[in-house]
Amino acid sequence: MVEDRKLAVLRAIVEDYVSTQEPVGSKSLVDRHRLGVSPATVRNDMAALEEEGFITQPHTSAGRIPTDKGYRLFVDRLSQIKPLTPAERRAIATLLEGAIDLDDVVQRSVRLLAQLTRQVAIVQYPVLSRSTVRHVEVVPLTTARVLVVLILSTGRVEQRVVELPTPLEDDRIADLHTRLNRTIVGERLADASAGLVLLPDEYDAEQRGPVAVLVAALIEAMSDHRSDERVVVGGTANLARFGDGFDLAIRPMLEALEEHVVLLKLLGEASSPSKVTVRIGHEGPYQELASTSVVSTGYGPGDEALATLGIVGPTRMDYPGSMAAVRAVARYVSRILDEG
Amino acid sequence: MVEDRKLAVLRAIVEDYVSTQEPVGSKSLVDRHRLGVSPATVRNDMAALEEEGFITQPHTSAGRIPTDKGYRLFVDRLSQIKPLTPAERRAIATLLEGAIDLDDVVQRSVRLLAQLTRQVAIVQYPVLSRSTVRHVEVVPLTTARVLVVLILSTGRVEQRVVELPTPLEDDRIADLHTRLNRTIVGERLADASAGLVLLPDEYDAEQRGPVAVLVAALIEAMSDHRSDERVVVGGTANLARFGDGFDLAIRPMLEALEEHVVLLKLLGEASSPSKVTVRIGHEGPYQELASTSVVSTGYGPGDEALATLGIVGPTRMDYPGSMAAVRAVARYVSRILDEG
DNA sequence: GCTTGGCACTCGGAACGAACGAGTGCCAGG
DNA sequence: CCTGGCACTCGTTCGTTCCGAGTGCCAAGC
Repeated sequence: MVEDRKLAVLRAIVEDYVSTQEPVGSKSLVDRHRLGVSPATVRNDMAALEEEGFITQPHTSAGRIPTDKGYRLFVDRLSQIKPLTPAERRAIATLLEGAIDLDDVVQRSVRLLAQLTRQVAIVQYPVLSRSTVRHVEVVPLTTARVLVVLILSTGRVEQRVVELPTPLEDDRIADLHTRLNRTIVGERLADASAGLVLLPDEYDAEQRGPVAVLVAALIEAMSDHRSDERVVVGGTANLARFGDGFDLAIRPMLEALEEHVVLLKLLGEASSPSKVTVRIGHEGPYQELASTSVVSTGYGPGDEALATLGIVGPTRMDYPGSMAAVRAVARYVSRILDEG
Repeated sequence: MVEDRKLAVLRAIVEDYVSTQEPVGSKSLVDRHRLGVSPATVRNDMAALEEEGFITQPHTSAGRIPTDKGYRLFVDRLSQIKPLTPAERRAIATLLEGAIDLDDVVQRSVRLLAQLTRQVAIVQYPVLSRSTVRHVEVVPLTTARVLVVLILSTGRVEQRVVELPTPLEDDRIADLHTRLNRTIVGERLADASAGLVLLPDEYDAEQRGPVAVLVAALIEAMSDHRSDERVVVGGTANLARFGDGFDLAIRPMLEALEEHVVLLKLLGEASSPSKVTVRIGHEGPYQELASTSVVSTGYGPGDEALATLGIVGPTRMDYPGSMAAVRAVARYVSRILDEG
């Protein structure tokens, strides 16, 4: 009973602080929320909450603000993911369905997320190594030069021009083409290489050279983790909205946004699209970003988490709203990838 | 004689203000520069310079700061482009030569520029419509589905999967392939379409349908101006370095950096790589960015300006240094594109 | 045993004013 | 035309005061 009210007080504090950005006192709390008790009672509860480490005072005789631990409790037990308005849902659907290719999907998602949450949004490109091969094409350009094109399940296309040590005849290429496709279509990239390396052995000595070169190029293209690290950032202008203390954190934030590796670490492991991960303040991997939180989730076709997207903002953010937006966008993107 | 000294004073003011970020007074001026005259004399010159609108006082009894007009004079007549150190040249050369493809070149350039100038760097992707066609490839995927690959002089590769209304036989495709290449290889994209539209007419009625579809896809790919607007931004963290008044300008800056269209307008028309353009404060197209300057230049293979790159920073920037960096990077990038 | 009104206390922030000093403009003499 | 001198301006800094939001605690009440 009493315990319940204490939690209600914590919830009220978080909500008020997030919306006003100012330490909240006992009086204004009872004014704004129908707690049914007097300020004095609330004060007692606040003292207890402070004792337990959920809230803190910036200085004596100021209101209370939530600690990271307080936010954690709020996110885990006190809040429900705020459903989006139908208008928002429609906006997401129409915007994302208008996308014309993978790049465009990613681009639009990032904008969308930034707009919905008014925070900085981050979207990672689908991870190469987890996607599967849809098709391989081998195109002779000249006698000693072929173009290898790799089409992946996510719609990504990788191509390489390969210089052959000795020419391959056209019918050999056609043969190679079918064998390649037989070997790796449908395979995950991570697994496909294993089958490929054996392929040159199926050819006689004369042709083994060029085939090996070609296979090597293909393996190289598949293991090109450079593009695995691609992330797109949007809504940086939202950083400027934080007039007060947070602008001290703006610099490390901007620095982080330049380093894709850092961002990927921030986003963390891709989780299932329906489970939204929240990392609050010091829980994250970077000291400098102790006053920022990350709300993220995985996405990908068929509920398989190929990559991660999310938002980054001050610990004092609207968690229920952000979580809703992140989850909704992730679901829609996943659906789009399903269809494409 | 006197006129010369006045200019020397202006130069000194600009240099000091840029390095200290504080209004500069007559006393400190004579201390730091060997002007050979007394503070009182300098004061007279300063009064004259203020009269002419080159400098101004933030308030009575503060030092002077340059106006946009003052910077303009400085850039046009009082400064020489500061040569880079050999170490810097080497750094540029080795970094850019390590690039593996067009994306990488652009990526690295932007980093380089940001690092050298400690400002926000912007690099536009080579404009599609001005580059030429290097090769076209047509690859049958299934009987009614072909992949069209377009390789451009800048190293960019565009591909489209086309669904044909009726199948094309393999020898027809081979024929189409040679005709396509004969028609447009070496042409500028902007001119290539003209020849292409006539191509379907060379075929008999039966095959005209699929050929027309394919040609249409090709033309669409060539006129895909979406990617013309691609720009890459780097060094945003440098924005955080401006502690004082400039942080009022940080918000419009961040907003501008999100809008590629705005950035392209900021960069302006691509000029020859050897001619660096400087746009100071209010000279630019955006009211909100009245306290920022842009230093930019064109780049591209063979001194043909395919796109623009440059830096954006506060009007109080190190112009000679920035101009040197921008010019040097543009030249190296141009050279790389020449070779690739 | 919880809740409540009352009350003394704390302390950050705003408001005010004085002292300071960098920098100026002007003038008379070299 | 340059220079030293001098009175003047005005933004900045620093100390002081004052105010009020907010607290903790206590004794009384339900």
